[in-house]
Amino acid sequence: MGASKADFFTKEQNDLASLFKAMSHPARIAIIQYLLSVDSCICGDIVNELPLAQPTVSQHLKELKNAGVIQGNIDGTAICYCLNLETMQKIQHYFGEISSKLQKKCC
Amino acid sequence: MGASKADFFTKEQNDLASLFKAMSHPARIAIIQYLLSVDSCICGDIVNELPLAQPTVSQHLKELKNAGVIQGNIDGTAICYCLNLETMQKIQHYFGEISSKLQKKCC
DNA sequence: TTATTATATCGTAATATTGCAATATAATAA
DNA sequence: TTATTATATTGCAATATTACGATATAATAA
Repeated sequence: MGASKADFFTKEQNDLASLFKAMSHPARIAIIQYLLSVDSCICGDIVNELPLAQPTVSQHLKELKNAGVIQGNIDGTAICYCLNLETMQKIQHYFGEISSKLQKKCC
Repeated sequence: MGASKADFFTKEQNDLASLFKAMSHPARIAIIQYLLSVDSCICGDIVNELPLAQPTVSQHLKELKNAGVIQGNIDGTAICYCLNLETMQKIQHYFGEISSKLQKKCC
């Protein structure tokens, strides 16, 4: 046996888990924070910002993009990555709902 | 080589990644949603709510507790688990900050 | 055309996660 | 005391993730 019983859970549960999994690695958090720190979205130097090899960074960027955390647009020879505002707002809203429901309870 | 280069990232980056990792499995999302759906926090029947064996559920609960997503209090022979409001609010705030910074940018 | 530059993909070794049977622990009941 | 009930821990097989060298792709420059 081992990993993955995804079929027994709802699509919503699997989708949320995938979204959090995309952000469950410090390198990917670092990418998110870096994209937030630069003024524009033209960011061809993410590789130089991280203590990881170029293929590893490329792989992390792909995971963030697949999960909808970032968006990537081709810009000549470089790729222009930026955070996906809609996804960030969706997560904020999800935890806002949880927080307000929780406040009406015992703990 | 393989997994884990945690030493090269900041404590904040590692802590955030751990928090999201705790929520990166559909079974753990299902636990969060179930804890939210019951009125009180006396929940000795989480095992019956999930399509997983008791040791597996116990392991998932431990991970959620270690990450601060849930709190567990001993209640006689049962354990009383409930969501950690402070953690939920912290996540909401983090993505609120990201969203408002993003809105001042190009994309 | 041949560099050069930037990013992606492949292949694979190291490591981590997942799930559960078996077993242990702890509290209460009989 | 011996059940019974509820939860935790151990050990291990199956699977997934991580990291990167090697290589591929694609755009521009010389």
